[in-house]
Amino acid sequence: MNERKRNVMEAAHALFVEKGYAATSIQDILDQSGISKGTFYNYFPSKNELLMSIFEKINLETDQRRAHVIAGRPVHDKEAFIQQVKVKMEVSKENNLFALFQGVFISEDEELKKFIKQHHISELRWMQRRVIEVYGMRVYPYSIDLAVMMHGMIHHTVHFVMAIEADVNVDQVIGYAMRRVDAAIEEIIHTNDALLDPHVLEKWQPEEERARERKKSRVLQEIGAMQREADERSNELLVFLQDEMREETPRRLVMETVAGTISNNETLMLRIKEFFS
Amino acid sequence: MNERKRNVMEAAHALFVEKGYAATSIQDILDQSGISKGTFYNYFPSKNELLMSIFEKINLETDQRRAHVIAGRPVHDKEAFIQQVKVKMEVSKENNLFALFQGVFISEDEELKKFIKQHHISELRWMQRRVIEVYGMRVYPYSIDLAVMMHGMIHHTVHFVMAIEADVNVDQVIGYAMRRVDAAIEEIIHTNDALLDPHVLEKWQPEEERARERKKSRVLQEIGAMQREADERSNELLVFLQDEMREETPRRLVMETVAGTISNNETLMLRIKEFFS
DNA sequence: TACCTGTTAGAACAACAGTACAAAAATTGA
DNA sequence: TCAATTTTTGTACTGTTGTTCTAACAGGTA
Repeated sequence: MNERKRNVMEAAHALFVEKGYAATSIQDILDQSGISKGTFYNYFPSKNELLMSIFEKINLETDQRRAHVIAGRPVHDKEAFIQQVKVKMEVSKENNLFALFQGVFISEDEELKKFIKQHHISELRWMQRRVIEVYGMRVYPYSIDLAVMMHGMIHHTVHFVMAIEADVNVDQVIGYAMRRVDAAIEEIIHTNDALLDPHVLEKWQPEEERARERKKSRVLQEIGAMQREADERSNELLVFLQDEMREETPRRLVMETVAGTISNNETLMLRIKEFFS
Repeated sequence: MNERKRNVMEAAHALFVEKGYAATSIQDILDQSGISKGTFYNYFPSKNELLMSIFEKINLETDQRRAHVIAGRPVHDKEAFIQQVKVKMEVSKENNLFALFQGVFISEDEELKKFIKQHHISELRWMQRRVIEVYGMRVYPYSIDLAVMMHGMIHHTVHFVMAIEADVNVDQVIGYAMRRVDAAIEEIIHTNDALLDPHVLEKWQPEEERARERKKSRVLQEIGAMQREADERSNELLVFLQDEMREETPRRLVMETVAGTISNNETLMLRIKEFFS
């Protein structure tokens, strides 16, 4: 991306955080970043599109920070999960997202609304996946309920705490919510109390992303199957492949090279190639 | 209120529900209600003030419907509580408040923001009070946590269910949340796990309202004390006074007359007079 | 009728997002 | 180096918005 364009985005971002979206006029952004109107509309089709670009940048940063947190730790590490949730709240706070996200809804811009909705859904999807990873497959039938419940509790409480300026920090809120979920899980499983179908989010995901996740899960499944009958050396390599697979952008060459040295690797190689195709 | 003015409010309300706040221009409202701009600004100082008037009307209706639900039932009646919560969600749905409330935040209008915040706080205050009434004083130290948790869970889930168009109704969501709260209460009390100070909301309430609630609670306390040593006739009258006290606008004359016929009524009469003073 | 008062209609205004376009500047490529 | 191309700029313009201004109007009173 253009240096100049990034500059405009940063200036706009700062203004949005400081004054809010609606209160920031395009002229403000022009003054702040020292470009002309023509250039602005050369970079961004509209003010809304600019906002979306900023959101995307923030979301990317969130994903990276989350990936960094989990790196080298097992997926069921609860502490890692807590820290990942915290990342989201920190980013939201830093960027004044509570106000910004809200702000979008009035705009009545269909594109923007859809964008936010999609983001919300993918966040819940993430949480659902992580809940299953942390608590195991036995929570699967209740995973979307737990994800929505947790997301609702944390966001709502943090929002509330900020509004009334209570002397409580994000860690405490997340800790509280985690303890509630921990206890609720036993009770929910015991009474088999499910509200929503855990597949309900799938049809709201973009087809492309779904396909990618399907392929990814096939690779991981194959790795899991191989681990059961692998010697020590192969196992270490398989664990590496597993970790690499969970990175933001798994490196194709590295994976194929490593996979190539494992015996009986035909299916695995096929799955990897499928994934990168 | 002026017939014509009510008409304008209704037209605007319908348009806001249908198209959203921002997407409804004042011109739309003028066309719909057949008045001129001058008249509009004679009735309402601004578009925001009009929105606030509509909110106020909706909130009043909510309060009334809630009062109607509880009428003649004991405060600890859990089913009544559930129905009252449902009232709120129904009203929100009917009036598209999820979108409308969101819409307010971008407006960057300080007055409007404060108004919504105040409403949110008073809703939580209501929920806190009701939680204590339903579950008893033993949940008092955790009452604001429970209120925020419940509010967050229900609103978030309903919002989510609507967004993804899941086949789940409000009753199911509220039922689910209630079961979670029921179980959480035992666990929270057992582990003495509190997050927020139950007094935290008080300083955000308008002083006037706080005083009124204090006085009201004194009357109800006195009624409760008297009930313990009352004969059957007095008890029936006390129950009536209790119900009347919980109405939107308790009738002074009726209450004083009834209270006057109960023996040892000096303190009660004093509290009633204080309340109406 | 003449006067006053509050209501009404609609033109006028200012701020805004976005468009159009010609001139100037910067970049590219031979 | 220099011409071709792309990017940037400045400015004027459009159309819409919420809000204000002002003059006409209606209805009651002296």
